[in-house]
Amino acid sequence: MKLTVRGEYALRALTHLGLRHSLKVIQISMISAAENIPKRFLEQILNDLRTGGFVESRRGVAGGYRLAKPPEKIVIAGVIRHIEGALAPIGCVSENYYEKCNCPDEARCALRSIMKEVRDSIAHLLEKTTLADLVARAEKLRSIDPADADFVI
Amino acid sequence: MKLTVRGEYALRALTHLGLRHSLKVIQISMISAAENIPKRFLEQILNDLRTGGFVESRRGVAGGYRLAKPPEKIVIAGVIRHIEGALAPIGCVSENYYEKCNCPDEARCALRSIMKEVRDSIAHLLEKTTLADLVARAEKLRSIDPADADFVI
DNA sequence: GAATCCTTGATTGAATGGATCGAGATTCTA
DNA sequence: TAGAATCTCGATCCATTCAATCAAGGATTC
Repeated sequence: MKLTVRGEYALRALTHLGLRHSLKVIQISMISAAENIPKRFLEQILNDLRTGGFVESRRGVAGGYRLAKPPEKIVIAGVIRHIEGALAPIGCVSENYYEKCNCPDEARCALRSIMKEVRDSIAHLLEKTTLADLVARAEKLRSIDPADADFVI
Repeated sequence: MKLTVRGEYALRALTHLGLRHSLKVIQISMISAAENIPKRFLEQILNDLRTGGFVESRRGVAGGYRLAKPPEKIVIAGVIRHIEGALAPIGCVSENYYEKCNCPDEARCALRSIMKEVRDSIAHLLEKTTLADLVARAEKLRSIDPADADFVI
């Protein structure tokens, strides 16, 4: 699994929406500015998240985006799968995006058996983590650790 | 972490050498044929593994490659880091290949804190796995599971 | 000294990733 | 009902990475 910038933006945008979860929608430009994400690119990503059923949108004046379901129901593994593809480090051990590899005998490939373990450990972690967890962490991190804040006079 | 074909080939080649670990060297063309890896490409990769200190080579008529140290001393995490780069799914949580990301405040990034866990779980697994383990699995897989073998008359 | 094989670097072609653009559809508001 | 704000959709662009190949050249052994 490799998280590209695209996936990073998607999760940051979702966290942003999660922190402000309500009936009201939030505009792309708000998220773009707050999260430091190129607007045009974020458009693409949010639209993609909509297709995946993670957010819903409202057009026109006062339009924008909001979560399509409560944060507890949005599983991080699902988001990454939708945006990036396989969680597995290599196609031949992916459950959802399997791809044949060119080793002589897949059933007896030692590398495959190791990579399967890596996949399972990644999947296990991301399968049990929801957007609610991400939001909770964000809220926790927001308050503490003032020592690390930059000192600006 | 994403394992490209290059990394896959590297590990398969190492396993091949590990299964035949001795003082004798093995030629590229042998490995290439047995493992179904383009010869020219494998040359590049083996050379890279040599630079990394994983294998050593012998030139000339009876030349070839062999492991530079016993299989127990070759850690999979190290091989992947040398061939592919970071184990972490995103640069900002990598220990060995750190890269700053563009989120507003890295120290308080919730996504980062999740991805750190993913990184640690991957690293833990691959850090404790050596080529000896890979070889052992390969030997085990070689004998069992005859039901899965293709029936050739 | 010739065959064999490693060594090095350049190059190619395809795929992917990040990002931007323009035109269209929808909704609110004046 | 005009027009402004906002999402929607598809096309395009550029840079980078990946997989693979090629061409000389250098080293070593028989």
